[in-house]
Amino acid sequence: MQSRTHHCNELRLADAGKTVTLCGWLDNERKVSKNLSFVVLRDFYGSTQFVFETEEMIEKLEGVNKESTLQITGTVRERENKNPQIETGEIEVVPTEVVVLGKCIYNALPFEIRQSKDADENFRLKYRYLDLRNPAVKDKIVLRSKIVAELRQRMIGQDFLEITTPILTCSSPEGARDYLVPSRNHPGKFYALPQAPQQFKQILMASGFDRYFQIAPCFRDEDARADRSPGEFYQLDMEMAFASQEDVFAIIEEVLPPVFEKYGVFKRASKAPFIRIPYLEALETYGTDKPDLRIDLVVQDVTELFGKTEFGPFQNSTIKAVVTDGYSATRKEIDKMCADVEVETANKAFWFRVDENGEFVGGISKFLADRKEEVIRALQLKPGDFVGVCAGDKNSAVKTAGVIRRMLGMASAGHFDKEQYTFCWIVDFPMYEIGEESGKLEFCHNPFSMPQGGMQALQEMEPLEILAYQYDLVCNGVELSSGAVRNHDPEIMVKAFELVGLGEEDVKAKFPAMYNAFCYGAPPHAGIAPGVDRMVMLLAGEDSIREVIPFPMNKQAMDIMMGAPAEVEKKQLDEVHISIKE
RNA sequence: GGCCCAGUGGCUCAGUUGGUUAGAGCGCCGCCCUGUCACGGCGGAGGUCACGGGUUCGAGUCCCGUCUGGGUCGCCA
Repeated sequence: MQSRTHHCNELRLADAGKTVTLCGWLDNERKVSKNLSFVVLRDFYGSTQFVFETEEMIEKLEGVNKESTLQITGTVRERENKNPQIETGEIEVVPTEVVVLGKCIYNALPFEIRQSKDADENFRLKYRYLDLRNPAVKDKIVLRSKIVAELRQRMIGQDFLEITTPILTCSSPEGARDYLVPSRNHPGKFYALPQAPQQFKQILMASGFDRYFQIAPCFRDEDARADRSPGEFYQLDMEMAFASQEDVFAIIEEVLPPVFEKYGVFKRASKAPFIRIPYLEALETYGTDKPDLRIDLVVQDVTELFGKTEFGPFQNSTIKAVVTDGYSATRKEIDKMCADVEVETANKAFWFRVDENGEFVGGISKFLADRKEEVIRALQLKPGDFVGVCAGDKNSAVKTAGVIRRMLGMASAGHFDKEQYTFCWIVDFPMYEIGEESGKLEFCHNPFSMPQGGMQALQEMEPLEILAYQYDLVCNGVELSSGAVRNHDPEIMVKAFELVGLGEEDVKAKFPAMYNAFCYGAPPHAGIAPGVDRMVMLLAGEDSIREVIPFPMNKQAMDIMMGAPAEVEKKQLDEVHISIKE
């Protein structure tokens, strides 16, 4: 094959007269007559039109299916009818020679390349290589590459070293289900794929590395969601020695906003410092620990006031209200909103409205009629206001209110400033909680975090009151990351474990390498690991994480293009000492 | 595992309170067309309406079950 002289988005008017050779996929052929046909060749960069002007040349494409790869040599000339829609629209190429490089042997594709995003997702995943030929699909992967490259460059610019950590490691006792890999040389023993490089990066700190980062693959055998890929995903994993919470915040506030403004669909991002919201305040004010701050509505507690009414669902419940104006929904739209809330939270949403005369109308208004003035005072209501209400046990009421806040905010005029990236830090997570199943004291997030107040807090405070140096990074209602100042002190670590009924032996058993490393003098350190896939998704303006992953798996964690997971030969199983249960 | 939604030519969809031979657009095949660019015109092929059972004179449509897919809850230190 002869080399191409140009790619398909390169030729301009100035190239007229040149003899060129282009390669690409046969995108489309428009036959206008026996001796006039327009042929579009498409490659990674764009597309170029060829005009076939003789029967003899047109015959060369006889029987050549769309999507075959071609090499066409010809002469560039100015077009009679220019097309301003495409970058090569001022010129066309008159071919002298056509070579078929790779035949597409099918004359019908599973879907139209240009409309692949509309096709059934199974087809898209099975024929991902065709799906990726669609410029609109491909561009998301290009975007991902650019974002990752820039994140890497900016981290290096902050003196971070990129260091790879093992993919074959040990199962970790906490957290998600592991992916296991049987060992050939050690019958009955297993490697595990890392859920995160957590322990390795902390050991790097104990080894004396000062600033570590990695675009790290992470593996968790948990079920998928629209924003959560099953199996594997990537994190911008980082850790800093002799660092506090503020040091980590400063790096992230420096690194992320410029990348978001440069590559995001919205060109505006929060400036440093990001707003910090204590965990409990976030639940109280926004009904969630990942608030979308583009919405300016807040949740109010009305347990005391509404609890005195006759309305059944309010009895012995926590009751929350969200007030908005500018929500001019019809009855049907309100019902739809309430139904959507119920689908998402498994809890009912109620409502009432204040009409232009200041009277309560609709929904649960009749239950509030006898204490109208009190309600108006408490919620500072004015004519035209709409109030969404929910009730339940504390967790459920808070969570439902959060969903109501989001839905009302998005639908209310003037309360949703959409086209921006609003970051916030959720800080001061509790160190411990009472486990729902066990009823006992458990670690709230992870046992690696440093309790605020250190040893003294563990010894003297009520465990449920102890806060951790544990934080989340949230953007537009999406949790991008958790992070923490780590517990680097073996004595505090043992004490922290004692509170949940475990001892030194348990710490050593669960995290032997890290614990031992910390016994040889460890630096205080802190870190974070924002999810790369989620960031790209936010920047690309996509609702499905599969749009920003080159070869995504489906919800059942299957790669239907490759056929994974798949059975293996008996010999392979024997080698790793595995037998399959019938 | 629970709940919600969907499944109709190769693809995307429409299909009325259950009623004649299940339609459209795109794609494919054939013919026509000298400036198209989502080219256009005419013609054609292509469907056990996901599967199984039920109600009914009659089911794409209603009911039950199964399967497949998506969303969500559980789960995700």
